[in-house]
Amino acid sequence: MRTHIPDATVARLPVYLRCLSMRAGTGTCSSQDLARTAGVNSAQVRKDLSFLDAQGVRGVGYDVDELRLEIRKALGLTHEFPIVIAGAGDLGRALANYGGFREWGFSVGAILDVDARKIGSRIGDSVVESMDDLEAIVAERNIEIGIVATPAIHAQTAAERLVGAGVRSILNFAPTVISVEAAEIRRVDLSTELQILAYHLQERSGN
Amino acid sequence: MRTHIPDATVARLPVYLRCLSMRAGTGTCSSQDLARTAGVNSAQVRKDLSFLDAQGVRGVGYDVDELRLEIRKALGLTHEFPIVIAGAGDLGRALANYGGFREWGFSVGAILDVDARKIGSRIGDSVVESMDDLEAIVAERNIEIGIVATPAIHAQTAAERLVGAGVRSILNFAPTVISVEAAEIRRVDLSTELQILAYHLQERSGN
DNA sequence: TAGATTGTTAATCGATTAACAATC
DNA sequence: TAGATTGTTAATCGATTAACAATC
Repeated sequence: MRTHIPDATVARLPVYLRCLSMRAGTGTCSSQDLARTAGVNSAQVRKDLSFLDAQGVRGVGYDVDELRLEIRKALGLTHEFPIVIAGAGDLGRALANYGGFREWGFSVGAILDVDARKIGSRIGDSVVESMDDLEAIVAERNIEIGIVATPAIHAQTAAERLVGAGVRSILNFAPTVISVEAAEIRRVDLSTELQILAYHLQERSGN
Repeated sequence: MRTHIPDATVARLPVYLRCLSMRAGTGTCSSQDLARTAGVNSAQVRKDLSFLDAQGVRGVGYDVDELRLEIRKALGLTHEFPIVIAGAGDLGRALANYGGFREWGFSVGAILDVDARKIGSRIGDSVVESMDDLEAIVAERNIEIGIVATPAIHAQTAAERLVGAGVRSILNFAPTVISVEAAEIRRVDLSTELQILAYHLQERSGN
C-alpha cells in the first residue's frame, strides 16, 4: 500500500476481512477460496490484494492471519474509533445495541437525542445524552465519525452540527439527502436498496 | 426505457426520486438543479434520464411530476411489494417501524421470529409471527422480497428458507456474507460502511 | 433574437477479467 | 518433476464527463 487504493477495492476489503474472520487460524487461503466466499472473481481478489503489502506464496495461497492484519492496516483500522450516534429512536438504538463493529475498533462514544424522556436511559453500554451537548462531547472525546439516525427533517441540521464540532465522516441513515462541506458522507438507505431490488425483479420476470 | 438500464444508473434513480419528492408540484427542474441536490454531475443526470422515457424540454428542463412518474415506471414501482422481515430483534423492529418505504409501494407483509415471547407482539402495523410459518406466509401472501435481520449465525438458513419459499430478492442486514442460488442478494452492513469511512479518514489526514 | 438547457457524441477514465510466466 | 497458485500484463468492458449542436 502506501499508495492510493481504488474506491472499488476499498469497498471490497471489508468483505474480504469478514470472510477471513470466519477462517481465522486456519493457515492459508487461496485467492480462489476467498473469491468464492466473497462472491467475486479470483483475479479480482489478487488484483485487490496487490495494492496491499500482503504477500501470497505461489502454489500455496495467502496466510489467513497475516492477510487479515494487512487489510486492517491498509484500511487504517489501527486504533479505536469512538462514534457519535445522533438520534436514539428505533434505528439509533439498533445501531448502538449492535456490537458487531467493536471487532474492528469502532465503539459507541455517545448516543444523543433531543427527547428529555430518552436522555439518561441506557442503550447497550451507553447512556443517552442530550443533543445540546453534541459539540462539547465530540470535542472532548475526539470523535471523528458520526452516524445520523434522526428523523429526515433534522438530518441536515444534525450533520452540520456534527461537522461544526469536528466530525469529518458521516454515515447517514436518515431517508434524505444531506450535504455538508468538508466532510465525507455515506448514505445507507433502505428505500434505495428496495427500489434496486424491485428493478431487478421486474427485469428478470417482466421483460 | 424498455431497454436494459445500467447498474450505476439504477442505483442513482432512487436518489433522483428522493430529490424530486422534495420538489413535488414545483413545475420544472433542470438537470443542473437535480445534479446539485443529488450530488452528481449534470451530464450524468441527463445521461441517466436518457435511458428512461422521460422527456426534457430544451431551454427549460424536466417536468418534476412527470419525471417522478417515469422514474417509478422504469424502476418497476408500479404495484405493491409486500416484504417479509426475518428477525424481530432491534433491527427488524426498526425496519418494520420505519414507514419510509411505504411511499414507494413497499409494505411489511410479515415480520417473523423464532422467539415465542416475541411472537404475537405488535410492531408498527404488524404482529410478529412464527418463523415456522415462513413458507406458508410467503406463498400465501405472494411475497417476492425478503429482509434478513436475524443474528449472523441464522442468516444463511433464513435466506435459504426464504428462497425455498419463493422469495427472489433478499436484502441482508445480518453482518455476514450469505449466498443462495437463484436469488439476488444485496448486503447492507454497518461495519463495512464504517471501515470505508475509516480508510478515507486515514487517507485525508495521515498520508 | 438571446439565453438556457437538453440530448447525444466522443473522449477519457477507471474497473474487471482472461491469460500466462514466474515460482513455490 | 508435477501441480498449484501468485502477481502482473494487456485486453476488454462499463461508467463518467466535457463539449456542443439542436432547439425551446
